[in-house]
Amino acid sequence: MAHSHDVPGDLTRNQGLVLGALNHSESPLSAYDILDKLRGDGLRAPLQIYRALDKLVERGLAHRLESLNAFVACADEHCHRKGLIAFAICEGCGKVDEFADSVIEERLGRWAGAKGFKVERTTMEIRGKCEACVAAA
Amino acid sequence: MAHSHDVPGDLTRNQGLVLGALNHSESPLSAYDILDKLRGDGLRAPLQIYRALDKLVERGLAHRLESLNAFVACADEHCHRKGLIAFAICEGCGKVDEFADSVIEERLGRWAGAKGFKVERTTMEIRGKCEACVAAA
DNA sequence: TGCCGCGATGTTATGCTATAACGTATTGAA
DNA sequence: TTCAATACGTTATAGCATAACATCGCGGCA
Repeated sequence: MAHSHDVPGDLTRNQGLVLGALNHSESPLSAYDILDKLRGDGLRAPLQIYRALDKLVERGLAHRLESLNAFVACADEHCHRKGLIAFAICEGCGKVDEFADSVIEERLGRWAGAKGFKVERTTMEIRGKCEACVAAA
Repeated sequence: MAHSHDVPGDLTRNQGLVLGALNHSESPLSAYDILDKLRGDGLRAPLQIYRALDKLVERGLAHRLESLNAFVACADEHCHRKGLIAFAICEGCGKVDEFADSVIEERLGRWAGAKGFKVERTTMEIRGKCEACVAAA
């Protein structure tokens, strides 16, 4: 059967390599981290990575974490997520948890509606420590 | 009377200059933008700006916008804001609106509590177009 | 007074993140 | 075939951030 690291078949070679690198990582990777992992596959320039990342993010297969300048694979295998996604980033182990909350989405929509603000994109990132790292401390 | 660009008296010279630059700007400034504005005051190195920004952000007098790698002065003159703050950033005119929503804060707290995640800092940034820029388009 | 510690400052050098500008290759539709 | 659109490869450069080290100024305190 398919496992969680399967990838859509219509990606280009570079996109597939980049998404693969993200899927095999426990924590977010910067574009340069990804580049270093893919030098053995012939990739040499940052732009090759950034271009692939642009497409992946555009399709929702990867996410950019603004507060880290880094990227993660989407946690939802089939990428059904459409709306606002929140990320909880552990400063201890670096792992990222991804979740959605319709109430928050509704509140933001309400605020935007009242202000006449047209929302195009929202980033929500929580920094802190995950349960395991709190326990370990 | 005091006006909205007053500044706490216990800031150092560099901190005061940096906060002043932010207060006089309509839109967010990068550290290098600020540096350029303050060369006339004798500031020369990025680190002088970053050090001042660190203190200002720590005290809540300025905010960092992660999705822009830029900074704004806190919109609340007396800096009473303690909790989560959300920012709406207009891609048209660059202006930033700052607001708080206790319901969102409560939802995030609930999620964190359920997961055992210890929140240290949250960033929430909405990108889009403000009412004026939507109308102008 | 003189010593000390601490925080702010100044300066140089460097590292990390991201894109501009150009040319080539591949693909797919008319 | 021809054209347009998209991906790819490469070099150079722009933009954001911090390391490391020296100095200065001010308050506490013996």
